[in-house]
Order: sequence, then structure tokens, then C-alpha cells
Amino acid sequence: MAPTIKDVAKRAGVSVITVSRVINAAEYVRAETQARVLAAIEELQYVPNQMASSLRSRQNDTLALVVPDIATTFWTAMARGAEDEAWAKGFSLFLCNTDDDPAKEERYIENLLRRRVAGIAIVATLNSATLLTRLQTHSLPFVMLHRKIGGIEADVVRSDSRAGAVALTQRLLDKGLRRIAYVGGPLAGSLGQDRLAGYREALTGAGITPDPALIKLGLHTQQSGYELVTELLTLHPRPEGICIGNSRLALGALHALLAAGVRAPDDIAVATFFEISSLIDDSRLMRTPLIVATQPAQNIGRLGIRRLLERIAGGHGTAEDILLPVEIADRVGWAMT
Amino acid sequence: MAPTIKDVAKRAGVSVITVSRVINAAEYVRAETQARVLAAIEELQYVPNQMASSLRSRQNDTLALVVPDIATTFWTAMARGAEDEAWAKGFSLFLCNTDDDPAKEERYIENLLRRRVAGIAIVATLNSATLLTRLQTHSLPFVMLHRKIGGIEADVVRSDSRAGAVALTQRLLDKGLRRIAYVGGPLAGSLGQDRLAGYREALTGAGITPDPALIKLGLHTQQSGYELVTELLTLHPRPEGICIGNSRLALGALHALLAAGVRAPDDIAVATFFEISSLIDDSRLMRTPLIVATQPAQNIGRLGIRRLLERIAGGHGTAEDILLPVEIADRVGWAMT
DNA sequence: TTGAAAGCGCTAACAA
DNA sequence: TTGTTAGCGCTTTCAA
Repeated sequence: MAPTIKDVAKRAGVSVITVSRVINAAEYVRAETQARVLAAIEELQYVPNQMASSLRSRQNDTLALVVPDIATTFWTAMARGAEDEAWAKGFSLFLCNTDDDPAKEERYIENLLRRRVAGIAIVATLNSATLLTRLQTHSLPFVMLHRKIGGIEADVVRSDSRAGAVALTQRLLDKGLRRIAYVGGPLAGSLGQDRLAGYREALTGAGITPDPALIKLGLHTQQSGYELVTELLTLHPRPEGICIGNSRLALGALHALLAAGVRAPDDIAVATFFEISSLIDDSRLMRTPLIVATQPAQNIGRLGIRRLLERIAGGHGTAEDILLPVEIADRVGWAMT
Repeated sequence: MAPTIKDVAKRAGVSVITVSRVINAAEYVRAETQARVLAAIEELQYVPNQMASSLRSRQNDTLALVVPDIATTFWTAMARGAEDEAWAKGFSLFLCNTDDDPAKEERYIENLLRRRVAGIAIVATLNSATLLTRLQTHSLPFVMLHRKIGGIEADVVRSDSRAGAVALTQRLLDKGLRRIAYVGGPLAGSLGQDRLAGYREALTGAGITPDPALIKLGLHTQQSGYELVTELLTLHPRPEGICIGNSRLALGALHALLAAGVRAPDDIAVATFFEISSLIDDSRLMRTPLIVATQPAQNIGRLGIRRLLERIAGGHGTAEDILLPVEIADRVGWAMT
């Protein structure tokens, strides 16, 4: 049986509360007393029981990060940023992996409620709304990362998709291109909406009226990217550039160009959001020159936790929507990050 | 204030222990009583307090995984396997990120001891020995993943480095090559030793006496790989093939070949262990055909947790050293996984 | 099938 | 500066 605070107290000839004070680096302990207690702790190899402490003090230094997949670079970069920040502030981070599966997500949230974690940072799915409401019912502080869910009054930390899409499209415009297409996923979430809006905004700003025939929306899949771009290639005249809203779509798009013998950027220039490197499985694609918008995944995690801790500390006020800028870069081949 | 089991009991008109029985799906509760309790739980939105339960019952369903970096694909693949297995068995997994920094590792272990986690799966560093002894002192079950530390009597789950090195070298031999060099890291850990041993073994098996001049050992860095291969290229005659023990060394090696205008595999064939994709930052390297040994990261995580749970359940017996086979593949360009 | 009492290991609140 | 008492929310043990 592991020694308890009582054993230490007995050994040091003091009361348990004195030991508690030493452990918690509290004041009002004579140096000599403290030394005796520390010696007893050392002799008994005593390790305080965090659960007991937490139960009594109602203080918990555990946070949770809920992401779709801990094996995807975008999410792990975020997790890394979150972990660093939590660690720096003396908190531990529980990592939860939902696979975007509502059932798994729900079981995790339930688990976190039972653990009485101090707060949750979550990459919500569209089905998360009721779960998040549940958190509010239990007054468990949380922030949303990357994805903003409508109807929920809570802090969000995400990249500025609209500005990113504007910048990507602008790069194509700067090359003198005018017929610029857009390939995106479903408009269900704010991400898709913002990116399409950014594309339109850039065109309008350049005095171009967005052409509905050049806007193709499908699923967030490689297959979809392939099909949508293949459709675009049948147009006469063909688009001169394509702005793409998502990594998987981009991979499909590149495959479609390859299959059609269309070269980027000479025939059609490609500008795309890109989050993940793990899907690249074809070295021919890696050499396609692209304009890429990279999202500050690590910073989203870092600032998300920072905001969460502010909430926990009671820094109230209205919910904030924190937008971080995306970085635009020309890539000769893919650069993995 | 969150409702407690007491509140539920009052509302349902039963004793707290009856509520406890319902929560824990225990027997000896009349269906009608159970229904009343469940109704009360629902009405109060009661969520059991896991810390209180755990404190009293001395049962903890939390495991920990300690890895060098949660943002490196090899470790996250392992984490993913570990998480899946833990989740399937009804356990939660605490993910800890040490950066291979002994101070950080120690703080984490201390943290885990305080939390009274049920067990730890750890990718140990060479400095971990005393920490692991500490775990044994506290009878906290643990398994080592990927790296085997000498002098510690504990379960290990890792890939079969020796067999992997044999297979890589054999592939080069099968191409009819005879002058095969080896580039590896320090021999401090078992990994480096096993890989070098495998290389020697394959050569000896083919009737070739390993030539000390062809064996170059340095650090686990890209820089080291560059330097060692550059040295190899000054030999007359030059080696016809190189077996490399580590990803970073491999990247440096490829740079060296590129700089010297040596083409792989025509001039020199390269066979290498490869764990990470995140370091690839040069598209020219990606196109180099290689023979690659891939380690079953996810399975290491999965089986590690499985073994850990067996330990926790009291499946005693002597410590096992579980070796998983590596997969050897020819890669035309890099395939990211 | 249900309940009362005790206590897991710690800290808050107060007293000395 | 130190100690006493009570109790955090739950489960164990025993009794009914």
C-alpha cells in the first residue's frame, strides 16, 4: 500500500495539514519543520494522491483536447501547440481522438465530464452542437478550434479562411489570369462558406463577376476533386487557374490534371489550401508547382489553450472569434511540414 | 454546484448505495427501483465523479503513453494504435510528450504517479533507467515501446531491428552487389547495435567478411549522414550499396549522393530504415528509388497497450521481449505513410 | 434486494 | 506557525 499523507505526518511528528502545507509550498511553515517533513517524504518515497487532492480542493489541472485524428499531421501540429501551452502553464492535456464519429465523440465528452476536467478545447463536428450545449449546461469551459459551429456562443480560435481564399485567388489574379475556377467541399460548415466567399471577394475586387459555371462544389474527398476538375476541363474556354478549398480535393485535382495531360502552372495554375502531408502518395504530384495556403495549426492549438485558460480563470466577457492569418507560399514541389 | 450521488438518492427516494449500484450496473436492484434512479439521474443531469469513485475503489481506468514527440508521424502512428487499443478495452490514454528531455520526462512521470494511472507505456530514453526503476519501486506497471533499455526487467514491444537490417542488406546482396557499406548512429542503444549486427549477419551469411572501412558510425543526424556518406564516396573502389540505420541519416546520405552527382540506385543502391516523413523537405530527394524498411508503429502501440493491460490484470510471469517484423519495400519515390 | 456506517487521501475553515 | 475538525463524492463492508 502506498504511503499516505498520514504516514508522512506520523514519521515527521507533525499533523497532516502541515505536510499538506509543505507539499503545496504554502507559507507559514518553519524551515526546520519543512526539512523534517521533506525528509519523511523522501524516506517513505511518498507521492501525493492527486485524485484525493483534486476531490477535496475542487481544483483540477487537467485539460482535454478533442481532435478528429491524432495521426494526421494537421491535428498533431495543433495538439503539439496545445500541449506546449498547457505544459507551460502547469496543466496536463488529455488527448481525445474522435475520428469525427459522433458516438465516439459523445463517449469522450461523457468521460471528460466524469473526470471533471477543467476545460476542453475541441475541433467540433457539425453534430457537436448538442454536445457543446451539454458542456454549457454543466458550466464546463470550452473553446472551439479550427471549426466554428453556428448557434453556439463560445470562443473560437481558427485560421482566417476568407482572407486565405482572397490571398490565394489574388495570387492567381496577379499572374494576369482572369478565368479562375473554384473547387470546394460542402457549404455546411463555416470553413467552406468562408473560402468560397473569399474567392468571390477577390474576383469582385478585381472587377470580375464570378462565373457560376466555374464554381464546383462537391465532397471533401480526393474522388470529388478529380471529378470536379475533370468537369472544369471540358469547358471552352478552359479556366486558366483553379483555387481549391481543401487538401484532399487538391490531390484529386492534381490527379485529374495529370490524367488529362494538363500541366500546372503553365496550362492551368493551381492555388490551394493544404493541411495534410500524409495523403501524398504519388511522387509525380509532389513536383507540381503550386500556390499553397498553410494554416497555423500549432498556433491554433497554442492560442486555443491560452484562451481556454483565461476562461477557466474567470476572464469572462463575450465569446471571441480569434482569426489567425494563413501563410501563402509558392511551392516548387511539395514541402512537407 | 454539480449534483452528487446524494442528490440523486434523495430525489429517487433511495439510499446512495442503491444509486451507486445502478451507475455501476451492479446486480440486486429491482427493475422498478432502477427505473426510478435512472429517472432521477436524467432529471438532475447527474454525472458521476470519477475522481471520487477512483479514490474510494482504488480502480483507475487511465493509462499513459510517453513518447518523444506527438508531432512526429512515427510516434503518432504508435499513439494511434495505442489509443485504439486502450479505447477498445475501456481505458483512456494520457499522452505525454517528452522531447527526449530527461527533465520533462521526469516531471511527466511524477505527474503520472500522482495521478495514480493504472499503467504506463513508454518510449524510454537512455536516461530513463532510474525513472523506470522508480516505477518499479511504486509497483506501477509499465511496458517499454520501440526502445529496449538494458538492465531493466520489463516487457518490451518493438520491431525486429536485427531481422530488418538482415533483410535490407539481403536485398542489396540479391541485386548482386558485394561491396555494401553501413551507415549508422551511435551504438549506445540496442537499436543501433541490432541493426549493425543484422548487417554483419547478412554479409557473413553471403560469405562476405564485413569490411571495417565500409562501416561508418556517427550521430542520428542528417549532418552525420551527409558526412559519413561523403567519406564513403572517397573510397576506391566505391561501395556499390549502402545500408542505412535511420531516417535522418538517410536524408543526409541522399543529400551527399546528390551533391556528388552519384545516382541511386544505378551508381549506388540505398537500403534504409525509415520512420518519419516530416523531415522530407526536398522534392529532388523524394524521387530517389530506395529500399525501405518500415516499422509497424501502429502495431507496436496496439500490442504495447495490450501487454500493459495483461500486466495490470495481474498476468505475471517473466518480462517478455516482443519483436514485430519490419516490412521491406522498394520505393520508386517516397511514399508517405 | 436494500441500507447504515465507515473511510479512501486529501484540504478548507477555523481555532489555538 | 501549527493543529483539529469536518467533509469532498464515492464505494466497501457489513447488517437487515
